[in-house]
Order: sequence, then C-alpha cells, then structure tokens
Amino acid sequence: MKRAKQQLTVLRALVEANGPLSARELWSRLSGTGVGLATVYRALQRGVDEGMLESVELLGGGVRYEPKDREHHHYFLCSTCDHAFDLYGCVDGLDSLIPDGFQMMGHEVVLLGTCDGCGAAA
Amino acid sequence: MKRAKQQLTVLRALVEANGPLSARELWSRLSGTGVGLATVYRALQRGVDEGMLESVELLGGGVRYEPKDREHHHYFLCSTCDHAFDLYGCVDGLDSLIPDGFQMMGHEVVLLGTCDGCGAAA
DNA sequence: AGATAACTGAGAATCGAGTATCATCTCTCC
DNA sequence: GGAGAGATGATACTCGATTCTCAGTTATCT
Repeated sequence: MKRAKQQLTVLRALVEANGPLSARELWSRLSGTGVGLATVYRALQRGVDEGMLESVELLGGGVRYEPKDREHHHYFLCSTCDHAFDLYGCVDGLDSLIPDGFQMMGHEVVLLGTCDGCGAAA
Repeated sequence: MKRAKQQLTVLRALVEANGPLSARELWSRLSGTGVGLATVYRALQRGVDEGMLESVELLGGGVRYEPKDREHHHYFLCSTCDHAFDLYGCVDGLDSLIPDGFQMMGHEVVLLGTCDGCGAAA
C-alpha cells in the first residue's frame, strides 16, 4: 500500500464531497484504501490548523469538516442516510428574531428531510 | 429529603426555563435540592416516552429537552454561557433552498452570539 | 402497623468519539 | 543502499455522556 500521501487522499475526498463529512463518514468512504481512522483524524486536525478546513456542528451530534473556501451556505440533513448536503443561498428575517440585548454573530440553518437518493428509494 | 416527587421537580424546572436544557444543565439548576443525576435522566426519559417532552439537538453536541407543547420556534445559542434561548418567530425563503428531488420535513434555525447577560458582562 | 410496589441517590458500568502510543513503512537526501 | 525524518495503521487509552444496579426510602392500600 502506498503511504505518505494518505492525508492528501483524505483531503481530496473531503473536497469532492457535496457537503461536510464527519471523521467516521470520511473514513468509511476511504475504506477501500486502507487508510486508518487515526490518519483521518490527523489529516482533519492538520487541515484545520493550517486553515484550509473548518469544522461545523449540525444537529445530530458529531462534528463534520469541509473546505474553508466555500461561500456562505447552509445544510440539508437527510434523516435517512444522515448525510449533510450543502445548500447555497440564505434566508430572510433573521434580524427580527433577535431579542433585545442579544448580539448575533452568526447563524445556522438546517433543513431536515430526505435527500434525492433516499426519497426515491423509499 | 422528600422523595417520590423528584421527577416532578425536574419537569417543573424544565417548564420554567426560557429554553431547552441539557440533563447536566438541568441537574446543576437543581443542585440545591439533592436530586441525583440519574433521577434527572429518568425524568427526562419518562417525559419523552409519555409525550410531554421532546429532545432537541443543537450545534455544540449535547441533547437538550423542552416541553413539547410549545409553538414553532427556534433558538439563540450563547457562545459564552452555552445556554439556548427560545426564539418565537420564523424566517422566510426556506423553500428556495431545497434542491430538486429533496423533501423537506422540517427545519432548524439557530442564531449564534452572546446573550443579554453575557454581552453586558463582557 | 404491615405488605408491596414505585422511587431515589450514589456510584459502577457502558458506550462512542477522539487522542496517544508505538513499531513499521516510505520518502528524501546523501 | 544507508540514514534520518516524517507518515501510517492498529490498538490501547482517555474522557464525557448516559444507563444500569442496588440497597435504602417513600407512598399507597389494607
């Protein structure tokens, strides 16, 4: 098995994904390559340290990672396959929700439902 | 210490809160009452089973609980104190985000920032 | 009061996510 | 082709959240 380039393999898989991936999700996508889970975590950690990746936390617990250069976007979380898809675009009316005295520094919108593949299969 | 009513104590604290609480957060609010952590979990589990509570997962990991009878709302998550506040109201433009073939069954909006108390203290 | 079932607190046990360790492997530079 | 540095996979370990266990407590009914 080829070594020393496994971290690049990990990062490439992340760039090619259509949404943020968790460490485990990423690892399972690389299952054919023999990459170890520890290497996946190392690659993610390094990517974050070097500023090319960012971690995002959605509903459902786990931390997911994606390239940092993507424009502002939100997510669609499929309740069947648990995969998160990027959604480009945003929503209106956020400001009206903020209570007096609170300072908003960011927002997160997550749509829940079934994705293309899972909805068709059902 | 009075017993047998501890679960009611737990549920009452949850109803009186201004947002969903995690098991730990709830437990710490009851620290003066001698209620055990296991009892908090038991009360929450029973509340969910009986349909009076629902669990919500926001960014930041943990599961939080709140009464199920509240109208549609979203959350403000304070990055300083990590408390989640209910926000009544909603946003526009969600439909335009949904990709073709996806079916939306719900949505979650979380505002991030600093709350009244934490912003004032800073 | 007595019997019984439900409830409780404390701490042990379990579980999953993430991290640390270590022997081995690969690359680069001589 | 030999040496050293960095990378890798397997696995042991840590840590926090949640659940389980158990002996003692309390409520209810008689």
